[in-house]
Amino acid sequence: MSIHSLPAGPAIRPPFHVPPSYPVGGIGKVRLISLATALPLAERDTLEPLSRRVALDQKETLYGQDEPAVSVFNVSSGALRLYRILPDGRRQVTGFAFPGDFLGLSLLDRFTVSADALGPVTACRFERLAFMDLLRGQPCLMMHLHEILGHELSRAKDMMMLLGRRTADERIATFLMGLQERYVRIGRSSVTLELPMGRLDIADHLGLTIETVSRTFSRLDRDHCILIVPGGVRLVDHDRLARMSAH
Amino acid sequence: MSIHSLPAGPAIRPPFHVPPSYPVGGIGKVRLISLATALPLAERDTLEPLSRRVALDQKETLYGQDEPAVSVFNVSSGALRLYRILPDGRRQVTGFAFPGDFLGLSLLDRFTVSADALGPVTACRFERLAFMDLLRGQPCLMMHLHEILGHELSRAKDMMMLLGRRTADERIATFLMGLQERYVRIGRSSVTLELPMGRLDIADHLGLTIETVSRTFSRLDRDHCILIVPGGVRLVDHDRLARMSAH
DNA sequence: AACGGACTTTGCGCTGGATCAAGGACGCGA
DNA sequence: TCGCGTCCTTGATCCAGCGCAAAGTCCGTT
Repeated sequence: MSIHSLPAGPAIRPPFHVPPSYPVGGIGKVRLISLATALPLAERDTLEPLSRRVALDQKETLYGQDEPAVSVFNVSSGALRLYRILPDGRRQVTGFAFPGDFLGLSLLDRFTVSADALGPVTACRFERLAFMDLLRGQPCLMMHLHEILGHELSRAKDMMMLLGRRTADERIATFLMGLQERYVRIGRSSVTLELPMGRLDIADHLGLTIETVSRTFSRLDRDHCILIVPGGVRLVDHDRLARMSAH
Repeated sequence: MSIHSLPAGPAIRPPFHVPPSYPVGGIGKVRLISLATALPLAERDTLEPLSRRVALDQKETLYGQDEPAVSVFNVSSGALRLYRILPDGRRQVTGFAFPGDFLGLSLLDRFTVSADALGPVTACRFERLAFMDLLRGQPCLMMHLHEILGHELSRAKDMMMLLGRRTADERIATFLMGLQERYVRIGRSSVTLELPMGRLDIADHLGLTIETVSRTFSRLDRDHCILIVPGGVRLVDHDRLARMSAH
């Protein structure tokens, strides 16, 4: 099992760090909560006054696992990796967050994963307790968030199937197709997928080693299934990928 | 990857089957919703009038994946396995359900897994839409269920780490420790763990083959770490198991 | 344009767990 | 008590993916 899983990266869990933020007033009518289509506009308007903006540079940590969850976040731009680490350094990247995604939505009093920026990131921050108070008076919004959490759980089960039962090829194909689908959903439809995460992040997400990920990418490229381009991949044989990832 | 994953078992997803149920009135003060400690008594009283009782025999299906989720359930007695199956028969058991557990709590309009009985099972059934209506007027109860869902998601992430990064030994040890902890929580504390599921279920849960599960059990037994007994295992060297499963 | 550092790719040998193949244990119905 | 079906165990062999080592690529910096 990979011990080389840890990029020199940021210190793990600066124990109580809350990222810098400033009130959001006066930014005019820029929409900060960008949940793609998942939250109706009216509900975003309810939430927005409560939010403060956060900005992170690459590799900065938004929060660490087991830290008290003082905040809930909604990603505005950029991408983050969400992960857990075992004492011996083995890492599982449980997912990646993109614009529109909520972080800390389970509203538990501690974060269950760490989150750090893959590149420059901006997000909306909500004081968790205030957020919960608001929800108590907004059953409909609460229901929406519950539904989002339900979908997240369903995707977690997809991951279990993937990690427990699928081959390396299938994992990579599933990963690429899933990422494309997500990009479509947030309006970044394109044949060429940007991959803001590195090979090691993908490996730790899919339960593989960096070498296996790299080899599989290379082979898919050789087979004209994908085309590796700087910073991402172009999905060439979409059908074959879909067949490989079929569930 | 194991193709022998499917016990002769029940037909997969009888497409629209709702298990037999009958009104619950007149059972006196037997408590049907048995969420261990997770739900306060007052809230159970709110829910109970809405429920009907369901009984299943071994191998009967409570619901199938992708079936419209007309109901939500709370397990009263017995145990179920929750799983997904790929077209080629590979199976991932996403979890097991025990007394007190809610099923279908994400309230999505379709079930995301199949659920069938490992032995005789009884459960409370709620009409999902009525259940949701009730919740809209009970923000506090809604919050509780959201929290439960959050914990479920957290355990799903534990599973990702386990499936993606841990060895066979660690998986088995983690499984046994986790099961014991759950038994403690529902008041079935005991050194001897009953295992209502078969080796194949455990294998499909942990992303292993039945042979590896069997061999690992045998070795742990030989090493006096556990003692295999009919229908379960006795945890002999609790500390070593805990060390193996350490996170 | 030369250097250094981080990341990625590739070759090669190895191994943990899968696969294949026999038996063994147990319960149940005739 | 026997026979049968289901589940579990054990041995022998195999192989997908791992671990190690060495280049190769791409930047940003000087």
